[in-house]
Amino acid sequence: MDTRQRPHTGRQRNEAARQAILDAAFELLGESAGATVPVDAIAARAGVGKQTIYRWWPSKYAVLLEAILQRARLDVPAPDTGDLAKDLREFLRGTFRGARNASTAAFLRAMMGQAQQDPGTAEVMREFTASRRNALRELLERGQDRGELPDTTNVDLIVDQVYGLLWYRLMVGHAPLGRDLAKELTDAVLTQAAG
Amino acid sequence: MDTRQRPHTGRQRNEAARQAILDAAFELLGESAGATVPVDAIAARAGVGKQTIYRWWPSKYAVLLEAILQRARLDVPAPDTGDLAKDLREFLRGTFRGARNASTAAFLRAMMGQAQQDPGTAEVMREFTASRRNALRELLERGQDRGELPDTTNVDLIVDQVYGLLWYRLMVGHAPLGRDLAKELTDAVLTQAAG
DNA sequence: TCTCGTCGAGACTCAGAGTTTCGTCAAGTG
DNA sequence: CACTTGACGAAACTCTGAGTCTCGACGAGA
Repeated sequence: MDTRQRPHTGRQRNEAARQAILDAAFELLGESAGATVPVDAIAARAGVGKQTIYRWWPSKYAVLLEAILQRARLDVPAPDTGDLAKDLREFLRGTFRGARNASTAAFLRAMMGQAQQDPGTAEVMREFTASRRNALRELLERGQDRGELPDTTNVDLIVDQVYGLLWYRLMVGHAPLGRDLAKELTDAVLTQAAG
Repeated sequence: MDTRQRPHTGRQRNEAARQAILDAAFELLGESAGATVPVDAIAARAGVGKQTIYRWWPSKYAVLLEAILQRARLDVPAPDTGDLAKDLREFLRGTFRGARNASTAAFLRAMMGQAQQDPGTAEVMREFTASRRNALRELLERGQDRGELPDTTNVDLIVDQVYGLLWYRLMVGHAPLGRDLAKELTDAVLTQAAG
């Protein structure tokens, strides 16, 4: 018995509209200077009906998440050269460079801010930050497997210290995410981890 | 010539109402589990008209700030025993204990979230976090003066790593601020600083 | 007793998230 | 080509929450 769904008919999803929505969302959030970005504004900038957004994403923040993930994947590849110090420095350099971009920074701040009062966004941000933590954790664990770090090293603690520093400076804004920070933090973390 | 204002006449401010508003705000925020707390709910819980709130505070977040400051005054004194490791561990223990309190945590998260989209709240949070960073920095610098840490130690980096970890876990909620964390973090930080 | 500023209450405006409706357009099927 | 299906842009709509305005009542000082 054939239990498959009836095959798809009718007009198909407009890929250009999808990309236009993601681009508009990212741009507007970058320009927003911390203010709220209405969904109507995203739709207008993308030249799209609001319903086209809600047809494909469950909430505004799901759109924003996809927009940022699309870029984060390109910005910060996880290096694997076989040398922990080199991998770590390069990973942090890419991470901090991404966070120094004004649009990206404004976007991240808005998302994390919203996550503090909207459970849906909070879930989305847990996923996003988890994917970044995993990238860093795997990098460190590769070094651990090669014997560059003791097995006793608390990798999760280090990972949270690194991303904690990043997010803390991003959200409070008391100190910059300077160009030297990747190197300083790499040295600090390796010193700490070496025990 | 007497340029003084006309002396106050009419009914006077109800101190009981003021305290009831602050109490209600704090309680509801603690019970909110991250959801938004409507001003109407605060007014209702306090048995007060909403206008009575807006007569005395410029915004909802001004109320919340005053509510938490009133309580936070007792928390987390900075110890000074002459032993860096002991001082640091005790300071972090007190800090994390405060952040484990559900009401305090919910409040801090809501404030930091609001700071990402409201410049006034952002300024308030910069001051608040600066005062906490100063307390920790002075503690570390006392250790440095006693020769327990090298002069080359980047104290600001350590301070931001510590508060970064705290706020990151607070806001993302992926890992608890456990009771052992103060000790682990003390050891990690001192290892790193001894460099 | 009169005035003035507070009080609780509740109706109101405004903004933004998400829904519903409508007429139109395009891809697959016969 | 004719038909069906589902995506499309547009816009009206509901709902929620922040902050404002107005009201009659009350109380402290003159």
